Formats: sequence, C-alpha cells, structure tokens
Amino acid sequence: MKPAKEQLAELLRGTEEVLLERELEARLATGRPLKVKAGFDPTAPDLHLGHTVLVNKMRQFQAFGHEVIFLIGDFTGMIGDPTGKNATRPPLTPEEIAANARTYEAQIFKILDPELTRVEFNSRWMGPMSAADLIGLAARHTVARMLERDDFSRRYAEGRPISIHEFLYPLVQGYDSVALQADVELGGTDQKFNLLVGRQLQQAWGQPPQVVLTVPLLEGLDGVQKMSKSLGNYVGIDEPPAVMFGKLMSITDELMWRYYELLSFRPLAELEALRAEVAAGRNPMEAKFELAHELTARFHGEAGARAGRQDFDQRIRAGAMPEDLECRVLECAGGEIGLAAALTAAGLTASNSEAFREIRQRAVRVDGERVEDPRLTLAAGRRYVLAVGKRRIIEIDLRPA
RNA sequence: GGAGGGGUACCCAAGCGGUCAACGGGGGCAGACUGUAAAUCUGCUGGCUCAGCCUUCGGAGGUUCGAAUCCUCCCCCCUCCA
Repeated sequence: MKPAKEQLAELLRGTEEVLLERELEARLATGRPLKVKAGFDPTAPDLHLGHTVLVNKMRQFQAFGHEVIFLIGDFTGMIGDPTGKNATRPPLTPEEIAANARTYEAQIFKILDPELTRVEFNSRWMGPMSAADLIGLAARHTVARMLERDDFSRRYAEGRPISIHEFLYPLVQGYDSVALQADVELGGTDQKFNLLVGRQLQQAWGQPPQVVLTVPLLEGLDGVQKMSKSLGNYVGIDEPPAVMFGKLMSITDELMWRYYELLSFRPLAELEALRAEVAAGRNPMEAKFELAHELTARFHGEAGARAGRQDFDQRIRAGAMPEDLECRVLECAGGEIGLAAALTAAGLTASNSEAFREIRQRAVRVDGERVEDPRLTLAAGRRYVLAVGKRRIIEIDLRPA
C-alpha cells in the first residue's frame, strides 16, 4: 500500500469536502484496508457521467487496496430521499431490485474491479429489524438535529408538512454505516447531511465515526446546471460511442478542464502539462479529443473510441454524408409535395413555418444542393436527401399516394 | 377573516386603447468564420395553401370603429396583517 500522504493527495483530487481530513489521514496511516461505502438508489440504475464522479472516487480507493462497498439502498428506496413532495414509494419487488442491481453492476464494473467490489443491499440488515429495534434507532437522534437539514428546516419554517417517515431516511442511511462498520462514506455534496448522521450514529454505537468525503455535482453539457437526464444535458454511460464522443466534443473549452479534473484518470501532473501546452498555443480541440477518447474508451473500449472519433471527423469536421442515412418513406397526394411540407413530414422541422424560415435562411439542401426558392416542390417517384443545416439530415423515398 | 401584488410566447421579463405576432435577456435553430457542434459576429425563433392570411397575452363575457391594454364575473399564484 502506498504511503498515506500519497494516497491522500490523490483522494483529494476533485473532492469537495472531507470531514475530517486528519481522521482520513490517520486511518490511511494504519495501513489496513479501509471499508469505503457509497449508497445508490435502487430505482434509478441509469447512470450518466455525473454519477461516475463518485464511482471514480471509489475506484481510487480500490486502487489503493481498500475495500469498496457498493450499497444498493433497496430498503431506503421504500422511503425515498425527502424532497418535500413525496409520499412513501411503493416497494420494489425482489425481481425489480435484482434486475436493477444487475444493471448497476453492468455499468459500474466498467469502472470498478468486480473482483474487489462488495455489493450489498441494506434490506439485509434492515429487513429483519423489529419495530423495537427501529424505535431504538430513532431514539439515537433528536428532532432538533434532524431539523438542521436545510430541506427540513425550510419546510418546517414555511409550515409545510414533514412526514415522520421522512426522518427515517437519514437514520437508515446512517445505520447502514453502523451495520457495515464503515471507515469512509462517499457521496455527492447534496448528501452531506445524511453522511453526517452516519457519523453520529456510529458514535452512539460505540464505533469510531466514519470519514465523510463529498464530491461535487458535475455540471452538465451546458456548463451551468448539474448534469441530469431530465435537463437533457447529460452523457449517459450506455450511449453509443458516436453519440458519447460527439457530446463530449461539444462542450466549451472551459468545461473541458472541469471534466478533466473530475472524470479523467490521468494524473494531475499530466493535466497541468496539458493545460500549459494549450495556454502556450496548442489547439484546445486536440485536448478535447483526448478527453473524448479516454471517456469513450472507458465505456466502449478502444475500438469504440476510435469509431466515435471517426464518426466525428466524417460527419462534423468534413461535413460528409453519413454512410447509413436513415431513409423514410413518404407518400404524397397529387404526385408532388412542397419542400416545406416534405421537411416537416420527414421530421427535420417542427412545422411548415419553421421549414420556410430555414429555407429563407439558406439552411436547406436537397441532394446536397442549396435551395433558394421556398416554393420548390418535389416530384414523387424517387428518393431525395434532405438536409437542414449540417446536422439534421435524412433520406426520403417519396411515393405517390 | 382583512389588506395588497401578480398571471404575457420554451424560460425570465417589458408593454397598460390603435404604429403589437407583441421591447429586452436566456435558451434553441441557422448563416459566416474557425480550432469541433468551442469562441466571435449576424439572422431567425405562433401557425398556414408564406410578398398574403389565420389564431395568441390565466378563463368566460362586455365596452369600443379598434383591447394584451378599459369594465364584470370566475380560476390560480405570491406578500403582509389576524
């Protein structure tokens, strides 16, 4: 095992906060493998790059020889992390949980070593717990401390309801640390409160309190809001290589460095050197290529990364026609169809009005030829390649109705 | 229960009787340029059979030659007091 100092330096990379750093250093110094826990919601096994910031941190611990515990909160999943608008969630069936767990494993084992990863479900110890046990657990925490949580205090102050069961979520998550005798718990910054409850409960059970290490929430492709599927600014780790590569190439130069810091496995010294090269005049695009390559290769292998790069070069840089153009059959009455109507029917524009606007802006091409006349019609009985701008392109097979 | 403020296009936000399909910003799309889908500049951003027409400003009525703008009722949000 590497010296504690060296481990610590790596572990602090991209980390938001460590409570307490000296405790972490002390435990690393013992030289024994630490139990490092991170919890995941069983209902959303669809990971994107934002989630992998945490998984990457787990990987670091693993690489240093520590025991990483991937905890699936199947029991806490019944509660749902308090948001103020939830009711108790219907419990997932054992089949659903098993299926979600498999999905998780397929995804995280692209980052973590399956041999060295312990997968746990908190229903293992929470399930058998009796009502008396639960009361005993609840007795270890006070309402005042619970209300320290932002979410709760705000709702309480505003007079909005807080259900008793919502208090159980942090308690159960905290008790997981007791059950596992965790040395370290990892989580996003939004998890800080829950992680701290773990420390407190461990003390109540006579265990040394776990070190809490939080990682930032990754900004999405827009560079502003946190990455999330619902905002559409995400890169899913199951997305096809070409899509993943392309999305990563579309980020701003500035955001690229943030992604390097939080997502790349390249050593810090190397990143500093890269940054210096770009500052000295090297094309940032090349640095972005390297980032896109590394991340795409992580989830799709070297071949996938090369394919992504190739797709990008052909379609975006050279502006070449894609090989496998989607072809859609369109029928038209009267043997011909107005270009605008055809664009809309083909799904390239949202409305005829938009189609007309695009034509007027000289953005539309038919068979590669730029169209100037908004009233152009297409005769049925052959195929056309329609394009709006560089990215929206499709082939249609126009048939008489 | 009392007092007041507000609901405008994807989001924020002007407008307060005609020149409003509705200022401005964000987002989105496109064009130019380039180092890529980055940066910058420019244009567009309700619908249609598109040099013309049609329907929008919480909902329903009304006044008027004419309303997002005035009146009535209704619905919904927010702030302060009890």
